[in-house]
Amino acid sequence: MICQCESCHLKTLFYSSIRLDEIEGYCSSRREIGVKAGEDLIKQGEEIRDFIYLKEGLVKLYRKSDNGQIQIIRFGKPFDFVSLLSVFSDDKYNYSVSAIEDSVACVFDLSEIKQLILTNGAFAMHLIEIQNRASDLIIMNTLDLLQKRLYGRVASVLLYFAIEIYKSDEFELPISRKEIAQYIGMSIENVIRVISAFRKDKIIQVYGKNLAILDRERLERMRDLS
Amino acid sequence: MICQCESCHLKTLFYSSIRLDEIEGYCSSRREIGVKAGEDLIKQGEEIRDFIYLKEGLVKLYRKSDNGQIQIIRFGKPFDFVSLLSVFSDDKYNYSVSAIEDSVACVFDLSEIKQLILTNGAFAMHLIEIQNRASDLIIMNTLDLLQKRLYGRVASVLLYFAIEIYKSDEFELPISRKEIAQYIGMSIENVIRVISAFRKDKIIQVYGKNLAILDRERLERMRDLS
DNA sequence: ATCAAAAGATGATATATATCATATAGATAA
DNA sequence: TTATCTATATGATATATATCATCTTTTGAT
Repeated sequence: MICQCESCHLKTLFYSSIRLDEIEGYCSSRREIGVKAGEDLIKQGEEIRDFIYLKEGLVKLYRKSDNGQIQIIRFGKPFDFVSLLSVFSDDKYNYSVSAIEDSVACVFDLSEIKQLILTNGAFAMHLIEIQNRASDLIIMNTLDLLQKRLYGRVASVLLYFAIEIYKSDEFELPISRKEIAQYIGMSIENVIRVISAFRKDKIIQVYGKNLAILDRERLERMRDLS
Repeated sequence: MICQCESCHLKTLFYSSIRLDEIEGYCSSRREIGVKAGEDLIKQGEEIRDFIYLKEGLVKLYRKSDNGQIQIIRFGKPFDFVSLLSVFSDDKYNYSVSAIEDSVACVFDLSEIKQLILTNGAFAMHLIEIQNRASDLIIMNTLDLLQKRLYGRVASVLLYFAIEIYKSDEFELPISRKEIAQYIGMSIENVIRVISAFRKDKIIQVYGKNLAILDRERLERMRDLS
């Protein structure tokens, strides 16, 4: 029987560079893992054996720094590779991945992916491009945060969820103020304060977990200045 | 005539995965470019045609952010690929590279490297590993800076040059206070102040461009706390 | 050698951010 | 339900950082 991945978006990324007779083997190691919100998909320090791709849901990549602080590296949405960092350069994960929303991951044997790289140039090329784009995004994002101040950083995160994740100015904020703080490198109290200030200034509206961006332009100006 | 790259360290990275009959073509597009301190090797916005590797010297990768600020992304030392970021994912450089010290770069046609990826699995695998390691380093570094305060960030930079670049506690600091500021995302004045403070505390000694780390342990503690 | 520009240095002050304290609402477990 | 914990919220204060100003030193150009 031929592979069941017809509906999977991974197909558009990879299948174009894989010959039909390779698809069988390619799918053989593929399995799906469901993780509930709060559960870990990858634990820092674990040995890297898999190549993981997010099919559904939302996850966070984070690490525990030397002094014990939790730092969120980035968020992962469907079609993102959550195991791109370190996968090919290290033997142990130097970050953890946990589900923010209930999620489904596609898991492949890393050894199989490596075999594909060795034997299929087009696949390798494709993977390199995807990897590059992903790394560049993280780097540019983190650099952006580094030169912004508190207000710009918070605005940045809110706009990220509106634009990249939910593609709408109204959404349920999936992360806590604490997680925002861990992502942008500021204190929890100040994150809360800024969100309150945005609310009082009618830039956003908050009711429970729901968040609506009322004045997108002003929020973008807050993000872009300083 | 066979390739002249015997002495080049690139050999150890790449030649192991390249067959002898490929070396000829591999070398055909290779050329060396010398850049004097202060000169640009790559300009942000330029089209990406080359694959560049630093043979000698010291460079900085930097970008101009949306609001016009200059931000240093990382430094490049011999055997670093200075064109790893975006090379395979974009058509234009989104950063510049300029020489801090007089430098020599090895330049290859990107198209030729891409051809190698397509036809040589071992080479592709090797390149992916190198790329991953490089990206991970930048990401972890930038994340580290993001959660550190002024003193920790400055300590971090000084130790970086001591450990990674010069492998000695005494060296000529190759960059200005302004460049340190552009790298760590703090003001020039405060960078100067911190260096003065380190000097007054006998953690470092400064005479002209020369810098000596007198108390490595304390400097490392400064880096690691907060 | 001279001048101009940039880098380094430092003080005074304003602003931004963290920290500590406390309170309330919401979530979770017993 | 009650009790307990966590998240959100806000004020007061301490600390960290930026900004502005001024000065000296170094560097670079002519």
